[in-house]
Amino acid sequence: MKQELERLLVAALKTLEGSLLAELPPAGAVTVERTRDAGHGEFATSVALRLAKAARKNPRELAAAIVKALPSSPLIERTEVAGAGFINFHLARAAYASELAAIHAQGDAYGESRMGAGERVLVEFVSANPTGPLHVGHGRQAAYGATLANILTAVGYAVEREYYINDAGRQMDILAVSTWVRYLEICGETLPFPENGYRGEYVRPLAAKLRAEAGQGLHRSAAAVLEGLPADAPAGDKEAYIDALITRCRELIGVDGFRQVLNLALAHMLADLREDLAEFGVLFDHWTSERALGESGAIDHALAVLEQQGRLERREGALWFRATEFGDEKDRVVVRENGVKTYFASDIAYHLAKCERGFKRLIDVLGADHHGYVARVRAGLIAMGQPGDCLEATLIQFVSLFRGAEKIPMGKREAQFVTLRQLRAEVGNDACRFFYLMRSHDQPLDFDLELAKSRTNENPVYYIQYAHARVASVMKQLAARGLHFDLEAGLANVARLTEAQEQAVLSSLTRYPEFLEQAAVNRTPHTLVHYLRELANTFHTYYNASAFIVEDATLRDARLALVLGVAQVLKNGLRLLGVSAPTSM
RNA sequence: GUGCCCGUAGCUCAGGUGGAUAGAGCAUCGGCCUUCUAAGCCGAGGGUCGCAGGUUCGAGUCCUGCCGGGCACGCCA
Repeated sequence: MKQELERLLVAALKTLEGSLLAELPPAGAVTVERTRDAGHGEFATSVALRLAKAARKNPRELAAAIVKALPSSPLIERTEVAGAGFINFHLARAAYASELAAIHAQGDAYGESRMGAGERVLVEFVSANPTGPLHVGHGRQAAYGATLANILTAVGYAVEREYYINDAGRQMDILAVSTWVRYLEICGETLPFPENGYRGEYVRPLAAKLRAEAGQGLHRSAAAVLEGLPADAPAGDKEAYIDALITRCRELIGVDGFRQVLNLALAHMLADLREDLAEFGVLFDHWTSERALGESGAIDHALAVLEQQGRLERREGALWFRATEFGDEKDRVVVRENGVKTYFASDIAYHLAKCERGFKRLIDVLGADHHGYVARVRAGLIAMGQPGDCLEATLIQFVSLFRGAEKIPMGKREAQFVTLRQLRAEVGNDACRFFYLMRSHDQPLDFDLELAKSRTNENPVYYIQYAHARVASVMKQLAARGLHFDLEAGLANVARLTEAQEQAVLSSLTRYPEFLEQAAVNRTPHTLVHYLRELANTFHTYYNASAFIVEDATLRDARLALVLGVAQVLKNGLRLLGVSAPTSM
């Protein structure tokens, strides 16, 4: 609808070219907007105000000329000049009739578009270290990333979802050694647990699996393990201690033994993450391993590209990337003095690989604390000859949990944090996804468990679902009364929907494609949430104002066609959010 | 200190790439269930859009400076 009006407007402006207008405004500048006030029609444009100066014309006069030049269209009932020079469009009832017919014809596909033109987009999200369970912050990133990917898919992008597994590096070694120490405990040894180890209960089952798999094969005495190790915190340095412990572990059980422990721990953690996310309705097309990336030579490849571009230099024994030449605030080390490649090196290699896999747009969904990293990676991409603007980072602000007014403290490394799994178990997946998506992602989120759980009208989750269920209930009632719904007759009689509430519902319904597109362009799933709430609101108001199942068969069919259209759009929107659309509540 | 995000009703937040009289939920107050689900609807009150300038026909929205809050600034990952 909106696009059609914009097309008409451009046509009108074209006829004025050379007379009133020196030249046509650029393609994207001729826009039509929804009005706020129903008295101003459904759509309005301010082009006349914008073009008045260049045309050296009074805005109202220019607007009048544009209106006069406007081709006629079955969509438009009336066009008027208003205010300082706005052009208001009042839609013909037929415009709504055809849009409602489109909703019924397209069904689950209604609202989809080809805006993205099949462009390949990679959305990387969550990518939490596989060293512990997902917490509530990851949950927000999961809900956001999954929904954004759904929305982009709906508007015609070829989207793939990816989880980057940080399975190389020291954190994994720490997970492995933590597992081994718990394993030794199972074997009957008594030794202190490292301060900097992973102290969570989830490590114990990993150790039990290790015991089942390896038997006593990796069992070494506590004395052998601890002999000559530096002091752990608080007396000593916990970092130095755990590094020494890792080294000792490798000495005692061998590189192969250590790898066995690490691989077992990693495999089980990943299986757990995958299950957790899948239960949450969050699925990935790719799980890309940092370790595999290194083994494939991708990091060396990226460094070779940088070297070839002359962007590397050796300084104080380390290899540096001159990132400042590409907008980063400081140069970055890619290979440390000890010869080990940095995390940054594998990161730019990973992003280069994404580009080389053929993705035109890379969307990284990151925790807000990662914002410093974006300029760095972008600098790397540009230096390696990739378009820097292909990388787009969406930063997700933090989540604070509340139980009513009481804030739940969230220890970071301590075992006391609330996991995503616990949260889902307590409030349910629907409320969880909805609450995560309710607020703008760049706004910190206060997540109230009590509110999310409550089955009262204070809880916004049910409001939308209830509207959907109510429609289903009406159809059940129809059947119970032995009546039948005739869609064709309903669509043929949309003109009979003259009540103010019916007009409001029709108007709200037809906005769905516009909101979907807006949510996609701006990467803002929450605007879709707000739209669905508004649609539900117009529906509930209508429900309270009129009976749908009336004697007059054609009016009844028209009304039912309308409310079934509402149910369809609610269902489509909720599906994108990952929230169910129940038929009874 | 430097960089990023933010500041809108008592509370929690929207505000469509600069448009017409700034909106919603909760909370408060007052109404609506013998009639398709009251997890609903209708109405009322509630605002110096942090402050001060600037850009223009027009600013909550864009620019600058201040005030206040959150986060980040490793040869960690």
